[in-house]
Amino acid sequence: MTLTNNTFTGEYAYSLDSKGRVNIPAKFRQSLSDDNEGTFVITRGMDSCVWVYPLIQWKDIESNLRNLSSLSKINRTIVRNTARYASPSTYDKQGRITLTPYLIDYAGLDKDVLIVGMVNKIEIWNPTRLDETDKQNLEIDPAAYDELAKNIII
Amino acid sequence: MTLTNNTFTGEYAYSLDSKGRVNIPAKFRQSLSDDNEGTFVITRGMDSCVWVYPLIQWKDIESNLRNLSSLSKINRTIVRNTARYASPSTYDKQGRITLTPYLIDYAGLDKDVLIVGMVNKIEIWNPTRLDETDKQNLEIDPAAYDELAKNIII
DNA sequence: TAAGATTGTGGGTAGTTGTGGGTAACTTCC
DNA sequence: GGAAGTTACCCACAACTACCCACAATCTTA
Repeated sequence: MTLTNNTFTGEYAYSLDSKGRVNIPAKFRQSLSDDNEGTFVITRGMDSCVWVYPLIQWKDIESNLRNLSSLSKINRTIVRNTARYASPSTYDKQGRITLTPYLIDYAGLDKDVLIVGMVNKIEIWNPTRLDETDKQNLEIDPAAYDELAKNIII
Repeated sequence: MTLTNNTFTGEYAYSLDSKGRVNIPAKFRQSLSDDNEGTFVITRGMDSCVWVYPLIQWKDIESNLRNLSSLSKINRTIVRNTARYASPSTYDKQGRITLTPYLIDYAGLDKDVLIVGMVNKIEIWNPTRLDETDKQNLEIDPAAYDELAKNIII
């Protein structure tokens, strides 16, 4: 059973092989709608991890970027920082995508990786780093939680 | 797998040879639609880099520029700076374009260059200069950045 | 519980890609 | 008109990538 199309939840422990390939959990692949053409766009996450978007999700971002005029410096910076680390990757017959060496380095990925469903995207973590990040986040100001709580029902 | 036609993302470390040639990443060439006739227009970027447009994208820009009235000084400056340094370049059998000595000098290009996908165009950088530019951009007013980011859901 | 299907992981290979250099055609300048 | 410099086109090779196959572990189903 899969949830809504292009929605990802759950956590999986997989491994990154010597060629920089990681498996996309079968459940995630199944929930991908056909118009994604079996393709994800991988990019740099805001935390120390890799973000993986279904193709159509990325196309939205892309069309937003396309409308930003390069006459403005801020626009150039945003476009550059977003597009620079992004690259499309179609999964192979075994269901794996290939990560770029830069992203592997950025996220500090080793053999063991953790794949986390983030609803509209997927995160790939070095398990150790995710632990550390979790610990730091415990210190988040409770007021910030309260602020957010106004906008979202959990 | 390539994204939409004439869309460029990702970052590539290539080298500029003694004849002023740089490779256009294979992925970028593949995403070029046929009506570009394998041709790019290279020109001076607004940052310290070279801008490379697919031919048809450049034609759009050209027509935009055509509509700017020369009564305004800013318009004249923009048109002049954009048109002045632009020259078309068809890639050779190996997929390389030739940069003009002026542009190589302007962007401070050396042997190692960084090619950055900017969605609708390509940037060619001296890696050191891009680093410096990145650092400067950290000082951009965060409020302005956030304002822009609101419109792009990432 | 057993057989079959699916899933995750590893590795081999053929084709593609990036890079250097050679040569002929063309341009420029005396 | 001819020499010098420049440009465009071609070939060669090493490195890399995409694609394929194999197999073990897990899950499904009868």
